[in-house]
Amino acid sequence: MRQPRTDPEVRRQQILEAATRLIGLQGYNGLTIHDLARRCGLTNGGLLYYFGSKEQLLIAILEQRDKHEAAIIHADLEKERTAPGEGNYGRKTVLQIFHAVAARSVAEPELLRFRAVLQSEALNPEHPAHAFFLRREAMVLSEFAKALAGHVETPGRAARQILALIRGIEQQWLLADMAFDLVAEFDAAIMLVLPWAKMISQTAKRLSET
Amino acid sequence: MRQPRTDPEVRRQQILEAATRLIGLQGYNGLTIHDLARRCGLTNGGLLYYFGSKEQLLIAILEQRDKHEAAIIHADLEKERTAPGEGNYGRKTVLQIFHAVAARSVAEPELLRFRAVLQSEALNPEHPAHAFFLRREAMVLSEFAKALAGHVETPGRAARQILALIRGIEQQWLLADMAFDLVAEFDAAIMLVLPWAKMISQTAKRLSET
Amino acid sequence: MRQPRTDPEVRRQQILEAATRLIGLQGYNGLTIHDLARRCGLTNGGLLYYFGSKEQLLIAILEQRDKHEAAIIHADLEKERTAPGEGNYGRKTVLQIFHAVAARSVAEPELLRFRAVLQSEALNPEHPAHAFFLRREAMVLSEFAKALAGHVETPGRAARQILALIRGIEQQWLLADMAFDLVAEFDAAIMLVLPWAKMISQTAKRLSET
Amino acid sequence: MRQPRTDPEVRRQQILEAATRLIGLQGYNGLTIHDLARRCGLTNGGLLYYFGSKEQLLIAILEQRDKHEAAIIHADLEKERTAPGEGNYGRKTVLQIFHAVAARSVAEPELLRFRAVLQSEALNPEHPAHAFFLRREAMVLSEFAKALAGHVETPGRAARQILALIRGIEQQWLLADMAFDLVAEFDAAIMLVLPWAKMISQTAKRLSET
DNA sequence: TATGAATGAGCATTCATTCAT
DNA sequence: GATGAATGAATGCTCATTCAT
Repeated sequence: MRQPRTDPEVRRQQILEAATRLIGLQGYNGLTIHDLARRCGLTNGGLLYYFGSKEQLLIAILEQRDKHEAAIIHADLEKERTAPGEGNYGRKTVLQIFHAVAARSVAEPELLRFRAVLQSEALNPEHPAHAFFLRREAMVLSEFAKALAGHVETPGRAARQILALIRGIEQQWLLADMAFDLVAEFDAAIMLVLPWAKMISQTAKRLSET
Repeated sequence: MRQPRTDPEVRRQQILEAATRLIGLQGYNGLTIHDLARRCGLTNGGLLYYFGSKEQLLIAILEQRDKHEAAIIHADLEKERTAPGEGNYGRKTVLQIFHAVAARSVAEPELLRFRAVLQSEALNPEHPAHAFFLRREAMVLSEFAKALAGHVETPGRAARQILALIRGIEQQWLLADMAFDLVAEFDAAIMLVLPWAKMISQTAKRLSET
Repeated sequence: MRQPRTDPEVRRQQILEAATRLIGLQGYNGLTIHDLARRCGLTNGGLLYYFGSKEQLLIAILEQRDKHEAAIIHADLEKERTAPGEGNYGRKTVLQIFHAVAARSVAEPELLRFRAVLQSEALNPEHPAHAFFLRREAMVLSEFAKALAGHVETPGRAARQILALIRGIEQQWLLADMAFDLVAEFDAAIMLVLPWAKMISQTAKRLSET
Repeated sequence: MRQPRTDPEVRRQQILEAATRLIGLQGYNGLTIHDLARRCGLTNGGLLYYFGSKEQLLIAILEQRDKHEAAIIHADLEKERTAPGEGNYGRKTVLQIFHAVAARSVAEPELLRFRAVLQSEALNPEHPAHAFFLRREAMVLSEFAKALAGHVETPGRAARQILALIRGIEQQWLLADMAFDLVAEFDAAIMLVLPWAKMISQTAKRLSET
């Protein structure tokens, strides 16, 4: 009857992952503690022992993702700098960065779904994740613009366009139940904004065929 | 105390509009019959008299929008046909069609919000609007592709891209609380997909300046 | 299965009375909506339909009692004025006023219990009835002092003493499960504060014996 | 993280005192083990290790107070006997006894609060402290009556009156947030029941002024 | 056409208690 | 001695829905 005492940190992770998946399906408001607890093999109160409240659970998820993703994005950017001092990214690097975003969505569709569903729900200013997504959106746009500097005439607008393409295609992909090749569509789309991408990718293809 | 007996059809419309607005804020699951009824100046039971259930209310909204919008889009397309029999749309016409989509979003931000919020909520296959958005998405993509036929090499992919740009930029616009010029951003974005649009819009500008 | 539709105002009263009785037994915090509802023959939500929340229910009780009792006390005082202009109450009147307080407690022991239990619970500044009892206590002391003016040297202190005797004896009476004659004990006690009361009551007794 | 192993008996005392304070604020039902444990610097289960259950904790408090106070009261009475064999207390002694009761309330307002709050809560026959207060009340009244024997005509009634005055004034004092001089008010009140007290206290004053 | 009383299921949260460690 | 994970029951409250009026 009693739960066989899992390692608390493992259990925490398990809860966070299950919650992420469920929010991706039903949204935060559609998530019920009871349902989540049951799927984690414990009771109502047992789950709340870890997070105190439903809202704190959401915050824990967002914080974890924040850390993870901000780290990844920034690391990618820093790591790929062509030359210190120059302050600009090489064409190939920029391409890889955006490509990586789409690739990650395919690799972890549940995280994509989580973000997509929650972000729309959080359009409501009263939603507990509203502020988070405001901050996040600004950050992403600014990082994108920074990466595009030197490669396009209007980096801010281009950042917007690339983000729109990513999000828009992702949404179609989710609605279509992942029935098309997200990465291929996105790679094709990005060439609209970065025309020189075509040449690079063709070179890459030739190389990989050799 | 009793409601002063409004014309039932007018009242129905009033309810549908209020519901659309509220769903745009809190989603379908976040909407409560009680709240909606109060805002319409009647009671719980009074509102359900008109629609029977919450789900039927949603269906009524969707059906109404279906009729409206399908009509508008199709009419636009048909009306603007350059020549009967040719089966293709002129460049200017195609441009006007897409431009009109963005313009309508700006003119009626509440409808935009309704669609954006509900569509994400409806990613859940159990959501009562899920099937609706599946159908709708397919229809829009196919209409877009039809309009683009003859203007781009891969009309299907281009349709996807344009739709992604529209939805992506709209989403940014809603999150930014409508703080940038949606139509301008979209007009700039469309030129990525339809390069010749640049010339046309420049011509249009020159003409309007004369 | 459905409740046979009682007159709403009657039902409201029924709920208020049942709540008063239960609070007198278990206090406000010990009262559960569920229990109260069951005793009134309806469900959880059905009861809250009338009062919105547990706290509003309490406020409704207090307000009702406020109106009732303030009216009674003030009316008693005004009605018994010996002569307009003089501004003082006669000895017999004063005695009747205090006697009436004790008599009411005996006549309605549930209201007494309600007050006694709730007032102690409300010593906690966070209790929803805390402010009410602060106000009420000040009011009672001031009305008592007003009535005593001209009859004792220090009306303020005498008011405190009489109130203390009332409350103290009431408390003993409740704890002893009403096993002694509250009015007799109180009438005896009041003569401590108002020595001339003895003569008056003896006169009254002689008269009633005739 | 683990508690630095305090002397168990000291810890027990610390818990009892904290519990007394909290019950004085929120009552027994309002007390939560978790809150109490936190304030004592240990956890939920850690606290229950000492007392087994919430109710046993309450019983432990009551027993301790029983021992303490019964001892104090009885000791006072015995100690002050004017002459062995006579069986009566001197006037000054009787006065000192009652005065001491009020003085102790002022010196330890948290104990006063504890008693006041708990006693009202315990009017409920189902309350775990109900029997305790029944016993205690009878004991106090009987001790008071014993002390008053020979000084008043009806010692039982006088005991009731004095107890009522003490409790009533204490209650006012607590509600007024201790904003008046409890001992002064009580000393004044006691002279109502024991008129000769006036002379004695005046003598005492004259003596202390010399 | 509507009102409004009432239901029943469900929700997040609290809490005393248990027990393996 | 004490922690901390977990339970199970309860609590106030919400909400879509029903139905007599």
